[in-house]
Amino acid sequence: MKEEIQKLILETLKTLNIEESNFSVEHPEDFKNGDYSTNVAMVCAKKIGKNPRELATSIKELIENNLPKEIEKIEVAGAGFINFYLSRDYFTNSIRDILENKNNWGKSSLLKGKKIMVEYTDPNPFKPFHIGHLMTNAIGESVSRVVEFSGAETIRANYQGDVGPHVAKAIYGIMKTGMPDENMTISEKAQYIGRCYSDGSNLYDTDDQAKKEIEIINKAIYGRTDEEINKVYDWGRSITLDAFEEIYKLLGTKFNHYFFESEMAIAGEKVVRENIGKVFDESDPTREQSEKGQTGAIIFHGENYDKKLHTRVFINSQGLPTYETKEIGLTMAKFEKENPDISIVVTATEQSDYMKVVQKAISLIHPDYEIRMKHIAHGMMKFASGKMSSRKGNIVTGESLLHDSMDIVLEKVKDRELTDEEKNNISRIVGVSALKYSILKSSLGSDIVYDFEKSISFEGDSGPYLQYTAVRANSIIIKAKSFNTEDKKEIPTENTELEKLLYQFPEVVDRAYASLEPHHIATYLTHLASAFNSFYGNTKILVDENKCADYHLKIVTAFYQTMKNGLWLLGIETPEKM
RNA sequence: GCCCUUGUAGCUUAAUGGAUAAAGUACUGAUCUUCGGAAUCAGUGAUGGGGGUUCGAUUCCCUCCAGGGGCACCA
Repeated sequence: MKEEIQKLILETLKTLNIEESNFSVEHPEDFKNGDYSTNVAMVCAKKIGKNPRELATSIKELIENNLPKEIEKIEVAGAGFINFYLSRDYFTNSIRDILENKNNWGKSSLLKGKKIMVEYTDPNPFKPFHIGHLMTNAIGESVSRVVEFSGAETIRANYQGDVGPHVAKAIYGIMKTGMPDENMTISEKAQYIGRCYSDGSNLYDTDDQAKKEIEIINKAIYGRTDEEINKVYDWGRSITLDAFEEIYKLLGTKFNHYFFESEMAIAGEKVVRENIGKVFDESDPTREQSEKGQTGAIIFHGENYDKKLHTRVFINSQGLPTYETKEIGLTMAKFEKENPDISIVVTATEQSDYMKVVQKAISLIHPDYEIRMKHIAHGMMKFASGKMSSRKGNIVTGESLLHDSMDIVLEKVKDRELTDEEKNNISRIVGVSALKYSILKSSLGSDIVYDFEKSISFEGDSGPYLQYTAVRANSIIIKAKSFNTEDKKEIPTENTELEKLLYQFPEVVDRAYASLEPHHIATYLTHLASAFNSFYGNTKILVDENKCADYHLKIVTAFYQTMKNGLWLLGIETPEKM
């Protein structure tokens, strides 16, 4: 429709001898200004020395006669906008479209034939699944779904640090306090390992003896030289990874690829060493390093290519690869394994500058990768009140936050007439939704403030509000099965706000992809839910007096379908009841 | 010091250079014996300061102020 209007205007400009294509056709924010609006008159007015409103009026008169049948009327308004109003038939047809397309409503073929890899979550074995991982997961999953909905083959990847000092600290802690009770759940065992990590980490900073032992353990892990350590390592790695899987299951994520830091170092180091003198440089050792017999580090001078970049170390003076080098190994592995058209990485903003430097270095080695690597950075979740403890009094982790949210829902439904299984299912679906929505409703980049006192929102601008609205619509649909609409098939003459929003869904999905910002979908769905609730409050659908019951029911069904598809894009399930 | 990023109602957030800056929450007051009140309707209330570009700036540019992050051998 938008293209048709643009074409129409371009033709009209031609007859007026105006050369200009830099105008826009958009949906006005307020529906009283039409369904589409163009600023063409304001853009061109100065060029031809005319008043914008006068020009708008002449353009209007010229196109009025060959309007497509979907447009009912056009008007000149404001400073010189030309507003287009869609016809009744257009809305009736768009509702029919939605009902025909069902779960495919909103999908596009924009990325057909493309392969897109999204790396996100990236928790570290032996450490807790913390709040940052929850955020990255919610955003990454939603981005993956938007990409998938836009027609791309989507590959979900997770990169996990299974070697390094943090592992040695955890193992030191475990060996000191002993193995946990066999009967503990996986999650409890993982939490125990998290506490051991914390203990080991504290001792590393305060106790020289512990520090030495941890360094020995660290070497033993890399070389797999100590059988006892290997045993603890294999056990702990497997327990924490299993615990992560339980969380992914709750959150609704299924990864296609798991990359591990332990596997990336060798490939990365090879690439770095091959490019010394070309991309990387060897720095002069400091006097202290020389005295220890060490050479200089292998570094990359980012600022030589872009003054906004900086220098980073890829191989340290002890000859060990750093995280940067592993990132190169990881990127190579991604392109060699799957060769994606676009490789997206989701992390917190603190990695932004680091990522730019590493991606520049990779681009110098593989120029064809440069435009295919994208980094999405999000802010941190902060706490409004200083308290950083969960409901059970422990340190807040992503996992505890998730369970707290689910517990709140369980309390809300505890007196309902539902089976325990239903209650548990609802608490999971709604609890996850509350948390995910509070992450996904804001644009990326800025920090999210989470008010622990008020807890997560369940009303108004929230995930549960959207789900509740969908459930209400679903109740009507269920009730309608035993309601005869045979003699109630009139089509209303008025166009509802709900209909005006519904047909825009595919455009919202496109915008979310173009900007890689899932919050556009969240904002749209809240707007849509609010329009539905108004409609619901003003319209009694399944009553004998309503001669439009049949069509109203179609609107409700179309709304339900759109909400369901939209929530799916946010990684949120739509419950049957709640 | 340099680089990145963020400043919008009391609070949490929207707004592809466009029309009266949009919601939620809180507060005030209404609706409702309903197809599910986790709802609806009405009211109060905001673009950090100062310049500039533009017919038009929350949006782009400059500057100042304030927060957050990052700047060599951690990940």
